[in-house]
Amino acid sequence: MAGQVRDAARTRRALLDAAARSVVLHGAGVSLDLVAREAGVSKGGLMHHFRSKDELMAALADDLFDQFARAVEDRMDADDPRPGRRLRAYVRATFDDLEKTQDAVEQATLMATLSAFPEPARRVQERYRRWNRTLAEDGVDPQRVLVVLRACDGVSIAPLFEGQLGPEELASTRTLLLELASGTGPLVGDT
Amino acid sequence: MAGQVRDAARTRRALLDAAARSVVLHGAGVSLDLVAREAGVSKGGLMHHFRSKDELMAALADDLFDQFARAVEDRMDADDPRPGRRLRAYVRATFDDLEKTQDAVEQATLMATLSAFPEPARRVQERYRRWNRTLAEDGVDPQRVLVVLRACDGVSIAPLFEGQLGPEELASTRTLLLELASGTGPLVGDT
DNA sequence: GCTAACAAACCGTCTGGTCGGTACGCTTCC
DNA sequence: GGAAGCGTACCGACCAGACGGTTTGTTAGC
Repeated sequence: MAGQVRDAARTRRALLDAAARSVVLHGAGVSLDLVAREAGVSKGGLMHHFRSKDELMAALADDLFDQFARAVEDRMDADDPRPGRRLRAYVRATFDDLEKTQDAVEQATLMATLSAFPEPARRVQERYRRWNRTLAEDGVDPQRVLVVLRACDGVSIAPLFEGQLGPEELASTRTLLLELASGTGPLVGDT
Repeated sequence: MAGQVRDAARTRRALLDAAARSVVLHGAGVSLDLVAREAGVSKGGLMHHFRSKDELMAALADDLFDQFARAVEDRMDADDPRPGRRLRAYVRATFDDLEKTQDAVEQATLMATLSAFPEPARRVQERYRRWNRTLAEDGVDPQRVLVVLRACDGVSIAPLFEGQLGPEELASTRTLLLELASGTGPLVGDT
């Protein structure tokens, strides 16, 4: 039922969750002690799982990316014959994430704060580049891909810079981006 | 020539510049001592100009925004009769900024890191919202405005997440966004 | 000479990281 | 099946250093 008293995997998960919450609340200034307490673990326990603060943050970054990658994969529509399926899945994942979270500011703050640490920043960059490469081979005009990706980036961090976005704004931008991600030719633009 | 030995304005400028450089290098963990040394001033001197770290960071945020606002104003084309002049100026300012800086990652890192401090984050949000309101009254279809703005946001922080963007990628996205910012009707999208 | 602009030493607090120790849980062997 | 043995998970006290901020002192400029 409640599981064992000792459960490394569970503890690790609790630590990562606690770290995420604490970072959101206290920015880069989070203390390991706080994270440990928040997870119901002693600081020694934390240090057992993550040998340094940098390592904890890196693990947190990896964790977030894994979740997002899975979200994209889940949103791939196998019945959709048109090219750009992965790009559209990416758009959906981005927006679903924002709509789901009560406070989208959290995610944005997290990513931004993590980027303030050397090792996590490196990993985020590496992962991001991989995404770009994958999405470029999706059969859509590269220019389109880039604009859509940039807009997704923008939508993701916008909460950080200007607070939570309105639902109607989110919805309208989402539709528009999905349309942009559906055409294959170059974008000429005008009405 | 070199000015006086004591020059408050000049010292303040030096401190802000040093703060910017140091924050980029050391993230939120910058020490006041380091910033002071980097500016060729003692810590006491720094504290004379900024009463706390938070205040220093807030001033830095304000400074960055002032610069950007001026850049946008400078790029307003008075001869352009079409609506959306300010939005296009915004796009130009965004891209010029990125192309000018040898290392665009700096700007992005700066903004992100600053957002990790409470007071600076507040100011950034306030300023950003003002921009949004101003740009919404520019005669362009609101949906267009939003996508363009989000894409600009994305282009700005992209360096943080995936490293410096290629010049041809920047150029092509720039053109595309300017086109998007030139139409007035709703965006239908397909080719 | 008086005030603003700095310098330099100082202090209490906090933080990341270490370390010796403890107790749980699984395996092994009888 | 249970006692022994053992590795891993975890605890909690501790430390050295750093950091933000204060205070006191000094000098330049009007």
